[in-house]
Amino acid sequence: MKLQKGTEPSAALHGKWYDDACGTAFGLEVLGERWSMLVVRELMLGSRRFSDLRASLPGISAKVLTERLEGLERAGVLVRRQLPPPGKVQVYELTEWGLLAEPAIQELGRWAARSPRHDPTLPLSPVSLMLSLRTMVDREKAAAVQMNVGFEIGDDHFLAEIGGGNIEVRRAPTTGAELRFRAPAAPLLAGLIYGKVPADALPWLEIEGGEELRGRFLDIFQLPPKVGS
Amino acid sequence: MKLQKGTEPSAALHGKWYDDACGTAFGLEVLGERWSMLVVRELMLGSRRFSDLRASLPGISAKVLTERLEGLERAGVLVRRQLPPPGKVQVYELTEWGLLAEPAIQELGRWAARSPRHDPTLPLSPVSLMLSLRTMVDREKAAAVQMNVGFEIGDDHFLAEIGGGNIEVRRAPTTGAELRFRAPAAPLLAGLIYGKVPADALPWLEIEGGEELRGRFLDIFQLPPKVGS
DNA sequence: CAGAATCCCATTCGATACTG
DNA sequence: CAGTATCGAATGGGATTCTG
Repeated sequence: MKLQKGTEPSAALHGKWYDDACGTAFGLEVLGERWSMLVVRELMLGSRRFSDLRASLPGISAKVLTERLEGLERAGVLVRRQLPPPGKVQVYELTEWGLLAEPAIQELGRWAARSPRHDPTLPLSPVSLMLSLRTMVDREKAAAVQMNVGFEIGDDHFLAEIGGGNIEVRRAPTTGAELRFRAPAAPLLAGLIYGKVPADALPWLEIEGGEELRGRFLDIFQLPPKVGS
Repeated sequence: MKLQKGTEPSAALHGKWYDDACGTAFGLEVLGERWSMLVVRELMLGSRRFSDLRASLPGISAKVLTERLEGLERAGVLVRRQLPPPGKVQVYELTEWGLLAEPAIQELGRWAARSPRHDPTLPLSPVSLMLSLRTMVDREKAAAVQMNVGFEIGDDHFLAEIGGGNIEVRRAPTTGAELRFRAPAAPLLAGLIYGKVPADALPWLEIEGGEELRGRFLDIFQLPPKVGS
């Protein structure tokens, strides 16, 4: 550990990228480095291990992930926690403030999805898809719906509770859900929900629950309209 | 102009930073490079020239600004326009889609402003301050207010129309405003509005309009509560 | 598996100088 | 004014290796 100044990665506490009182500029100091916002996205539905994050972020290297986690911890967005024994593994978890970033992340996604250039067929992480439900739900239509829906995507299990025009999603066993989807990977499900690919064209997808229920569920989601041009 | 591959700035149409169908990831491909989102912020209240942008973004270099403008144009966020003679200067202007980014930029700012580490005393551009009015307005309180407020910050003139719980801001002469603020720079006004610095402690600030009117105006803005920790 | 430490090249940045 | 051109310095990030 040398003591030269300037040795530290600016990722550290950058704080001096922009010299600007604007909240957006400060937000960018915290979440504006490459990958940072996507790391936060992956933590949005609960704590994750280093290797979980790596697996969900195709292309990120161990070095960069380490640096981003350090930066985000220093900024107060997440904390590193040692799970109690047995297990005793280390996980990363959003702070209260970190959790509050969801609307900002959502708005950016909603805006970007309106571009004709957005390619929804790329790979997609399970968390990404689950969060998108909250972004893309049509709250008017959802107001008339009340149901619990389970999702088993690979080894990740989520429960979505729809009611009162709102939708909550959390990691939980899918037992007790009236409708349950099981798929090996998220893009498959995305095809069903957003691509409106018929279920029988997706052989690797298992669905438990009535046809009518499924229809009512699928009906409340839609991508935002593409902008002109 | 050599024809080597890889010579092009990845800023170009990067499109391959993240390989991720998530809308947020695509949003980051477009606005996630350093400075990009702040350039868009500066254009949010109308077209600006190259030198205007440089002046509003302390620290950006001509090179980087050129690169960002190219990237944003290619992505469809802004267009370059030749103003009709006389004048015949070149300006940059958001597209319909670019204009729609306001909520995303706002949400990031609103979130960041909740950090105890946010320093609101740094420099601030006029546009930044004007946009913050839309972000920080308390719509409940504003519902009872109906007025036009003018701002003259250096050479930038804005008119804010408050009514129906909403606030619109645009570049316009301040004639006809019931209340008018004039200041050499934005931070001064920010101190008055958000810092609740008393007006008589700000000698470089001119205010035209009744004391009571001014009080009702200032009352509808406040920074979001800081988060615990 | 969860990182820390090294190595090293490609990219990016900012400053300065230059141009139509 | 609106950029280009160039250059040295800083940074970024992939690959690899090492450790507990």
